[in-house]
Amino acid sequence: MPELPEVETVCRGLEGHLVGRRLTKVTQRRDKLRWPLPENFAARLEGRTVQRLHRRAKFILADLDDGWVWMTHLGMSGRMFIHEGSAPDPGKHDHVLLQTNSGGTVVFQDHRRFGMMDLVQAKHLGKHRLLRDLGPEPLGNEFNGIYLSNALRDRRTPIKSALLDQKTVAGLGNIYVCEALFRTGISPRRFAASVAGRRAERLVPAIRDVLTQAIAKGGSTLRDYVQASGELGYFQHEFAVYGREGEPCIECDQPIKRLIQAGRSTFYCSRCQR
DNA sequence: CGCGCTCCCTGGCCGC
DNA sequence: TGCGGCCAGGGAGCGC
Repeated sequence: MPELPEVETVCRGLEGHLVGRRLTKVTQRRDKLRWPLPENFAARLEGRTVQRLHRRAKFILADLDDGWVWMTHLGMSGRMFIHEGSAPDPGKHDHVLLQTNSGGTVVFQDHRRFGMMDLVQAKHLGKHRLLRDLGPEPLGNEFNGIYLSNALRDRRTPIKSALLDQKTVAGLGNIYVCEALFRTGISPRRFAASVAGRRAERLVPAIRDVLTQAIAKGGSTLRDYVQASGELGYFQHEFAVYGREGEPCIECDQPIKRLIQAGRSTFYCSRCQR
């Protein structure tokens, strides 16, 4: 599910079930997801109260009452389900179950296991290897035309790759990069350096808008092969280019094209995007 | 040193 | 119905 809008949606959905709640029983059903879980992971969470839930890039961060932060990344296929009442019989891909003192259970499910969880001391959060090099939040004040222009100026990679790079801006993924480039009429193949300046100035509001609109729709739900007990997103119905290879461009009717950049599909209109 | 490629993993889908 | 090949929202790590 997860680019910034989806992670933000998950975070908001979990808030009411976790913030102010104590984790009474934590079940860890695997040693590792993408990486090994920390030593005594479940035991270290048990008994803790979640004080705040927030998001940085595509990471979900839960501040605990002992000065530690529980970090989660959903990878490609990670989901969080809320299960009311007693803990469910875990399915094959339900890796972590967290029961709270309200009686509900949060289930982390991830069939591809590219997700991760870790524990880090709050005072060292910014030094965590996965957080320390992240660029600014795209919805924050630090992300503006001047910043983006400078960040792109010396880069010889295509703009598509530069925007997927979490050091440039944190939280964009394949869908929203494709959509933001379409909205600004910028070709995904254009060198990042040539986007510095006026194109970068246009890109910033386009990125903010597409993310804000997606969050308002609850994110995008793709390949919903399991029955979701949680809420679904609806932004996928508003994609202009993502996943629309061969279908007509909404602006000019030309078929949408797909190309591979840095190993990932890019969808774009070769007439509207230059 | 900055870049693209490969790989981690499971499963859906398409064509034969 | 089965099988191989391709594809998937991320991103670390490694060569070039």
